[in-house]
Amino acid sequence: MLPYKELANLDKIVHEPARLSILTALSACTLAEFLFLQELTGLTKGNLSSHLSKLEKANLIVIDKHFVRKKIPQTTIRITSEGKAAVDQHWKQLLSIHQSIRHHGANNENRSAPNPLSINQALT
Amino acid sequence: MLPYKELANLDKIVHEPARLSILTALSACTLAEFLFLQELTGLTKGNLSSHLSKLEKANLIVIDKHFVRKKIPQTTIRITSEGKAAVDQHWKQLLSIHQSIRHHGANNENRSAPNPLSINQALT
DNA sequence: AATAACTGGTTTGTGATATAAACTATTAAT
DNA sequence: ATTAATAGTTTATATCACAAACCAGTTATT
Repeated sequence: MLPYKELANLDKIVHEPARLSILTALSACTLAEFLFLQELTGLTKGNLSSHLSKLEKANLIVIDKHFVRKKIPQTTIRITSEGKAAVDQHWKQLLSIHQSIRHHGANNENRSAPNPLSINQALT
Repeated sequence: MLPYKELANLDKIVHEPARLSILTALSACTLAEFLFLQELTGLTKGNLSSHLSKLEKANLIVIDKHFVRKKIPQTTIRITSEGKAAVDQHWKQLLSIHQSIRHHGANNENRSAPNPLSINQALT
């Protein structure tokens, strides 16, 4: 696909900043606690909670709510293999798009611009 | 800033896929026509129009509406220096965050996980 | 000349989204 | 007994992205 179209069509479930942060953090550890994740990302609890729900619904993470010593509630989160694949692929895609545009751009930077229309031609 | 927090706080005006596409495309040319930009990004007219308005309001682009041979309406768009700086910086930021996480992650991948809490410690 | 169809966009409606404030349920401290 | 803290969830709101509908001018068609 053309890089600009690919850019415009990025998966928003993954691309959204809070969720990209969550998924990227989770992809670096086997398990994370809710509060740890909150500290890491700097999100508010409410915000984190709703993003986690969204990610769970998309099968990108698994949420486990349990009690420590049958007393203290604790929510732990794992990334699924699907989630890991999605976030890895997303970063790859971003880098690859950036590369492809950098090359493309370099070819056009020194091109003169006799009129607006010709510039458009140059970049297609 | 910590990379995960930085990730969660990315500037959404720039980060949003359609606008990242538009800004990135504009940063590679001196001037672009509305229809050209539409073809490049694959956005619908309405969608492109409203994203452009938003970018203009944020001073990231300048929109010029005029007529060709006093007849055909034509909208041309330029990125401002502020816009160019913003999109360049955004890409830099993405790459730098990715780098910093890649390094960080590599240090933890082979670490064993005796219990959930210790994992959290490992990654802070 | 009248009308239909096309161009080049803008405005409007709506369903989804991100966010923090308010809330809940349990435990710990005084 | 009351107050405060913990660990989150639910709710309310303001914003957003998106495409369908619209509009004004221009070019074909009859």
